[in-house]
Amino acid sequence: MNTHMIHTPSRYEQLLASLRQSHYRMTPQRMALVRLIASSEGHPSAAQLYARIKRQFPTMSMATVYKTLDLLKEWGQVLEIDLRDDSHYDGNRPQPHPHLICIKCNKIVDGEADFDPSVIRKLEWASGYKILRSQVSFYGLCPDCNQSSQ
Amino acid sequence: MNTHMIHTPSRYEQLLASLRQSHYRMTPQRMALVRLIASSEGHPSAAQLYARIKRQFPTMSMATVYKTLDLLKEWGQVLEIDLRDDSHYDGNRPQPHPHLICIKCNKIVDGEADFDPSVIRKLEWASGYKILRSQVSFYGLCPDCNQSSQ
DNA sequence: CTAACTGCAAAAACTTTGCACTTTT
DNA sequence: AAAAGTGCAAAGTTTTTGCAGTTAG
Repeated sequence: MNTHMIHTPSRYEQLLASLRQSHYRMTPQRMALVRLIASSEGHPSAAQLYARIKRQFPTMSMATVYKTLDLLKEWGQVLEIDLRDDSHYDGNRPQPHPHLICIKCNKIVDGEADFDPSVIRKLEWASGYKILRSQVSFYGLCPDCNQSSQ
Repeated sequence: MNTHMIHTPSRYEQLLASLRQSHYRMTPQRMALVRLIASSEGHPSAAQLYARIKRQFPTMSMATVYKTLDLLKEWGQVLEIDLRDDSHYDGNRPQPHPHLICIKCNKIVDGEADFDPSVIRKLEWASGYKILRSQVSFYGLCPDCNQSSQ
């Protein structure tokens, strides 16, 4: 690639770079998880990620899935959508943004608007907290479940 | 009280009224929990509520605490602050508002600003979801822990 | 009197942890 | 070679559920 070209790194490359810069070792399992979560349209759960990776790496374990997700969360590259006992993960948009979660069928979609960063700065100022991570979740009924409940 | 006076109901009275209107039965255990969560300055956990109520009602059980909190959540009178395996509850401000949570010492404080209701309406419009409940949490370091980590 | 509620005890299940082995750097 | 990572298996916990007995309305 010549130096005149601007290369916009894919989300996959961004995530790999983040791990490398943090001096984590690049194992095949990690790369597989990173590739998967970077390309996932939806919001996979740990179990779903595990199931898909296991096809390529039959020895893959849930422990490794959780440990890798922890790393990525730590570095702000993955948002956890905490569903109490079945968390899902968003590896596409690490910036804080809302999620809408159906309390009936558990469908999760991204909220359109990004969260105004000035809100976070104001909260930090007012509270004295140093904010590192956020979770903005709205629980309700998705269009399908809302309709069928009426 | 004469009819010329305007009585602003206490939070305790509000919560009782909400249960009554929903035709729930007023048991001593419920009233104790409601009194406690209405007067709590902080954001008690289920276990903390249980421990304090048990003084008055030695037979009080965690099951009843959880069941009563579920009712109040259901009716939008209590916000749950989901800490994975140790949820805390806010019974003072049922309107959606942010919470700041220290990842080191678990201290929880209320965010100053109430959440702009128009944001919720916009999200509903854009997504088609019917939003019933919200959880807006910011994780980070409280002033004390932030200082001691430097 | 009946429907609702309490609370004990057991279940449920995700996530975390310890540790020996393997792999990356 | 050393430090870091993997993965099995076991543990750790909160929260949920079933049900028999009790109570509010």
